[in-house]
Amino acid sequence: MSQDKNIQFISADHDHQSCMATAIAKAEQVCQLRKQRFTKLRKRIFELVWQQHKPIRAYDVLGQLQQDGRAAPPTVYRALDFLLELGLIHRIESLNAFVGCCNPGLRHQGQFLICTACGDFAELDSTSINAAIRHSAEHSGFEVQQLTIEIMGLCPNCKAEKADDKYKNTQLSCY
Amino acid sequence: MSQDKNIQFISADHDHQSCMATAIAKAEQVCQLRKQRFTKLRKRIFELVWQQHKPIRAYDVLGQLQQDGRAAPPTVYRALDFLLELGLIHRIESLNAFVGCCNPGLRHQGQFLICTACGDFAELDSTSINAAIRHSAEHSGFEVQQLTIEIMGLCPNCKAEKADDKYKNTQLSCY
DNA sequence: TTAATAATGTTACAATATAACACCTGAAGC
DNA sequence: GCTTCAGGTGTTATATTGTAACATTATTAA
Repeated sequence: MSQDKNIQFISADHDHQSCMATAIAKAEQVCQLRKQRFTKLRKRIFELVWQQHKPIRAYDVLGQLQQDGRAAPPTVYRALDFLLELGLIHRIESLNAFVGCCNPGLRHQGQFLICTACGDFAELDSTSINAAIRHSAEHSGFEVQQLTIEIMGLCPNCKAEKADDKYKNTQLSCY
Repeated sequence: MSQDKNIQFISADHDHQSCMATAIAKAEQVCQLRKQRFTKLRKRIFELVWQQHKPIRAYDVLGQLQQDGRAAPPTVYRALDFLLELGLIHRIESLNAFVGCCNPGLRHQGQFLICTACGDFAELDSTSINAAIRHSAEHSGFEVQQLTIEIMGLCPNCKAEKADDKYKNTQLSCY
């Protein structure tokens, strides 16, 4: 059975502070388990990636980081690589951007739903999608190593708003 | 039923000249149909993308183009954008590279199998993958606009070779 | 404490992509 | 044919994204 029920877009009453605190706690656990150091810098960059619940680009992370003091690109990229390696964040290839992983610890490659209107995203880990892909690929003798699945579109909120806009436009066109 | 049977990796007896000629003919048809001009430049860049049956990066296209004479990045990117727009080529996000589309004309977004060993690729258009994704996404109220599905791994040929290598290594380790 | 290793700082640069404006060309109407 | 004009291309400069290489600092383990 697929885990689609876990899909979560951000909502008005979302407590992002506690959401992020949970993420940091999980990240610390993962690092301990893998005998890796969750240094002050790595933690800071992890926070910056999580901060907005939207994909963030490396140079935006850098910009934020520079508010604390001097910093250069390699500092950011190295930390991002570290976090990627441990599965604590994911990279969105089609945006050259990064998002916090909601389910670190498990080795996995999620699927991403990204709203083109508000930038909010959700991570899936749908077994039915994974199965369909693996079946198709392996059916032709292809050995899957890595999957990139990025789904752009409108999140439920923005979809509703678009419907509203449409209605508004209809009204306007009556003048 | 899925179209997985269409998967095709390049094989030794593949006649790429005729394969490319077919692609050009199809591209010309598509342009006519859409009332767009398949100019000399666009055709040349289309050929360069098709030439290798592997993903090619914009600056490699540029390099090739410069063998014909002076050229600058916008020239290449504009042609690539045009070809993307018409669905004559696809962009591989995880490689910042481009591949020729084997089935232009149909509006579609394929799935790509890309060999990490030899660079060869194949395009799928699996209805089962598409269905699984649309189902998962729309089940949560998400309106899908665009899909990016990139599957990295070993093509059948390289998978076989890897098995050979393994065997060789086993032999070597006996010395 | 000391040596070894891992992490970070710093400079320079490579690779990818676009903005802005000038110029040319080919299609459509006269 | 000629003219006009939109679309296509050339050109320069620059923005954005990502790394190589080496110096320095911090942490771990002996």
